[in-house]
Amino acid sequence: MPRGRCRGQGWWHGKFRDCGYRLTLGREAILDVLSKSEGHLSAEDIYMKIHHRHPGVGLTTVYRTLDVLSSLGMVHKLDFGDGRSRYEFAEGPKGVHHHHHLVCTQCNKVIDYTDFIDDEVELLNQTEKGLGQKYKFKITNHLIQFYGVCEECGGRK
Amino acid sequence: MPRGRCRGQGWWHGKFRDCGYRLTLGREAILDVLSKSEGHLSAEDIYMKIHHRHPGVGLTTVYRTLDVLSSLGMVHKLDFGDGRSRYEFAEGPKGVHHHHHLVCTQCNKVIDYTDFIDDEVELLNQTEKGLGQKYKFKITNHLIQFYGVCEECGGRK
DNA sequence: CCATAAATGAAAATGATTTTCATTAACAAG
DNA sequence: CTTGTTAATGAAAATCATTTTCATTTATGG
Repeated sequence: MPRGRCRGQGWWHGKFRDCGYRLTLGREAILDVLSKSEGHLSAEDIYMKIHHRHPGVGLTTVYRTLDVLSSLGMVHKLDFGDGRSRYEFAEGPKGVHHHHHLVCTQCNKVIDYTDFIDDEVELLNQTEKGLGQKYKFKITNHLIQFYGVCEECGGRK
Repeated sequence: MPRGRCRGQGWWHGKFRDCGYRLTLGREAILDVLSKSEGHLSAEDIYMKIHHRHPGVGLTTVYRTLDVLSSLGMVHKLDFGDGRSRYEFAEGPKGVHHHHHLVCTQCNKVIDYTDFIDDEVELLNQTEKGLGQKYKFKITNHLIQFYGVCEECGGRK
């Protein structure tokens, strides 16, 4: 099925080159892991997942690449309070798979939820527009997280 | 004007003792700075502000106290992406002064906004309730931030 | 005033992220 | 396909915010 406009060894190629970046093996591997993983990976998680196939790619490169991806808006950098940054692939253009996070403050478990997302996104868009105008910001992104205590952690009262 | 139910050297006393914590000079000083400051202070900011009057209070204590306050819900720990945590006094019970943040991803400037807050808070409350039930979370807090490029940073195109 | 456990400071440890710098590799041009 | 330019890289060292250790101090109940 060679259908679809983003096939082959990465539709990233274009995006990268347009911004003056080179597409290297390491970067491709990182992008690959990110796009296929569910979770919220730390730099080291990514490093480990890649290390099998690409022992040559170092942790430093992972960090550097995540920085680039982050600044390109292809990846979201998240903080769930466990002392390390987590990275998540920024999904397709139309908010496909758009979700937010529910974080347990005791065990740091994170649940991705999509419930009520439509209302949230609508409000967000409005707010975004309003804030953008009022404060002359070019808004590119938002973050919503809920914090609480999950069932297990709450159990042991 | 000795009016109001939270006067004197801190209505914190009660909250602390109820949880088995002792109210010390250092803690009081930290709470004092936090409750009077506008901004989003880092641990070191707080340490410096206190150091004038209380040279005895060390940075370690600041960190430890912020941890306690955070777990008591009296302070919110925030991450604006500049590599250090920021702390903000959690205002009164009824959402007084409730606000969210608009963060410039280039210069890390943070704007507190209260626009649209009512709608946001209402949606948030509903979502909170819904999520809490569905995922069996006891939700205690939420975080909303918008990211973008501020006027100055965007100016130099 | 005393006893006890919490709180503290100073210094050392930790650990994620960044920087340095010499080397390698991507890619445009010929 | 070869080559030159310059971005990208790895390894090791450096940073730097935060945490831990441990001996000492202090708040608070009795």
